[in-house]
Amino acid sequence: MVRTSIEKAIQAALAELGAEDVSFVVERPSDMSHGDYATNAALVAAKSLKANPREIAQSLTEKLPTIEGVKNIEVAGAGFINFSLSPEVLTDIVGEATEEGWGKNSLYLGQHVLVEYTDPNPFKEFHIGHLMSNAIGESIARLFEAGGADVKRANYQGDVGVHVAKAIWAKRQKPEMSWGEAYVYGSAEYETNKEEIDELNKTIYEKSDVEVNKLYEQGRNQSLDHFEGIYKTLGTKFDYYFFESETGVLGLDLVDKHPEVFERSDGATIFRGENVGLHTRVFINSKGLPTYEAKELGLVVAKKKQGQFDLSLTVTANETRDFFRVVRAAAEKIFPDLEDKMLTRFHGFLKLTTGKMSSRLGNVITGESLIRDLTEEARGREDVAVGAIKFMVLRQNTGKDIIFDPEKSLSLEGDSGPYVQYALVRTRSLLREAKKAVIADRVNSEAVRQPGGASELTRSALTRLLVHFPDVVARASMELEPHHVATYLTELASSFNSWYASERLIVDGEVSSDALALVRAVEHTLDRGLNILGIPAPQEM
RNA sequence: GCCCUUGUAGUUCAAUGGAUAGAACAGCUCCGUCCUAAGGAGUAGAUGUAGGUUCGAUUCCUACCGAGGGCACCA
Repeated sequence: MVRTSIEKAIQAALAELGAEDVSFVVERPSDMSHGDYATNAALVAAKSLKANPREIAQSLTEKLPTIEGVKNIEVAGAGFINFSLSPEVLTDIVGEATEEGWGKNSLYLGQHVLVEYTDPNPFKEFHIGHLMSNAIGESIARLFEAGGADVKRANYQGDVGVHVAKAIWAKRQKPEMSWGEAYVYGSAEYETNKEEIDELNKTIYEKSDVEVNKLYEQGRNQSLDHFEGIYKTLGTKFDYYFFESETGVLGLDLVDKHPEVFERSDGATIFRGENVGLHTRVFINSKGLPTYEAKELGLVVAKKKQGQFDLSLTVTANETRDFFRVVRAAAEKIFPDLEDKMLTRFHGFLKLTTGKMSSRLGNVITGESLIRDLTEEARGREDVAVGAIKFMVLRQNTGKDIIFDPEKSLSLEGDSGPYVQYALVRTRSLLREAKKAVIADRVNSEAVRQPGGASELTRSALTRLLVHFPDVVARASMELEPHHVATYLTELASSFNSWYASERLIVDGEVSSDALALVRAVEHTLDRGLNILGIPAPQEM
């Protein structure tokens, strides 16, 4: 890679100047007119050498050897050094872009990574928060894979608790209801039927009633089957499923075995978080039952049972931030080897802007109803609807709330999933057409080119943008931030559309080989990028 | 009260301490249908406030103001 050789050359030149320890970057310049790569090495070095940045940049440039593939080196601005690539290298990179390893890196090479996300609860509805968790988790899993990791996908589901009792109670009253509806009804009735439902909850725990057991099994299986359908729509395939019924037992046992970590207080077993700058949380309540905290601890055990991992990441909602800090502090006391191996990524709320979609099913918008409604809006195209939702979630920093405008999400104008999908579809259509055409070294398409060299300009801009895809993926992998890829794809799609509009590629049954190569490269890159985001890459729209 | 997250054009989002803060939508001007116009070109518009660190701050630190969330037996 050219970038690596530029880095090495700078490193060597810095050493000559006696500044080998400075940390500099070689990155894509803010403006394309500044070249293909830029470095702040002189600016950083100037600090430790206590010298004028521009002068350092000048002498640094003079010390640089000729770097293969670099056509021009220039000092600019406050002391940036800009590098321009030669046309031959650009052509080579367009060729590389259609290869298998395009966009892959080795940040997590050989590591075993467990990614836990989605986490819906059987007997309850699959809501929008689960959609968020799924979109982010799936993409992060794929970013790990792009970095060479061996990834296992995990789903953690609450199959015990009051919510189950609410649903079963309601189902007994109104058997015609779906489980999702039953839960909603049971929740509404909980206040007035609290004793009865709590009693039922106990019965479920103890498995003492044959009829209730049957209903429980039936509901659990139905929910899980139903969720499987949604995962399929979303493009997720889990390797492991964990359940609270199992982690509760494990957690209880673990807390019992570690009196040095926990203490008794008011009949409960707690973790005194204040000792480590956090707050206290209850792990086993005064009735002797494991709380969510103990279950989370049990989940760690369950995960470890599945095999060794180098990293274990959980995708969950923002409001559990402090909760996770405490649980993690407790977990690290019990499992010191896990320090720095447990990661969390948080997501915000998804807020809908218009009332257009919210009229159905009362005020509750489930994840499924959102997909269904958008599919309808997208003329029955579920892949477009899923792409629209996921892109809206993944186009911004994780952890922030998302203002979801259904109309905008589906719009082909502006940064949206469908906009990127559409650009991809155009490249594919073009490639189909090109199959019927004769491939020529040079096509005389001057007649259709716009005056002022617009097509050459847009073509070169597109080519030079392509070069940075691997760097973008690498950064996204490192930061575990899918939005870097999403932003790039919007840019690439836009750049491709500009070129497409400025130049006719197939003229009189002829297409030039270099134009065709560029289309292939764009097609492959858009496909790879969407894939990393976990967004469907359609053949036609 | 304490803790966490957050504040960028009218709106929705970008910007690993670096160059003229980058897009999209809405606004205003254009391009009309031949490879998917479900598109393209142009134009105008922003860092909450006050300090500090730095050659350089949207980014780091402090205070204030605004928004969201969390703080004992729910998940």
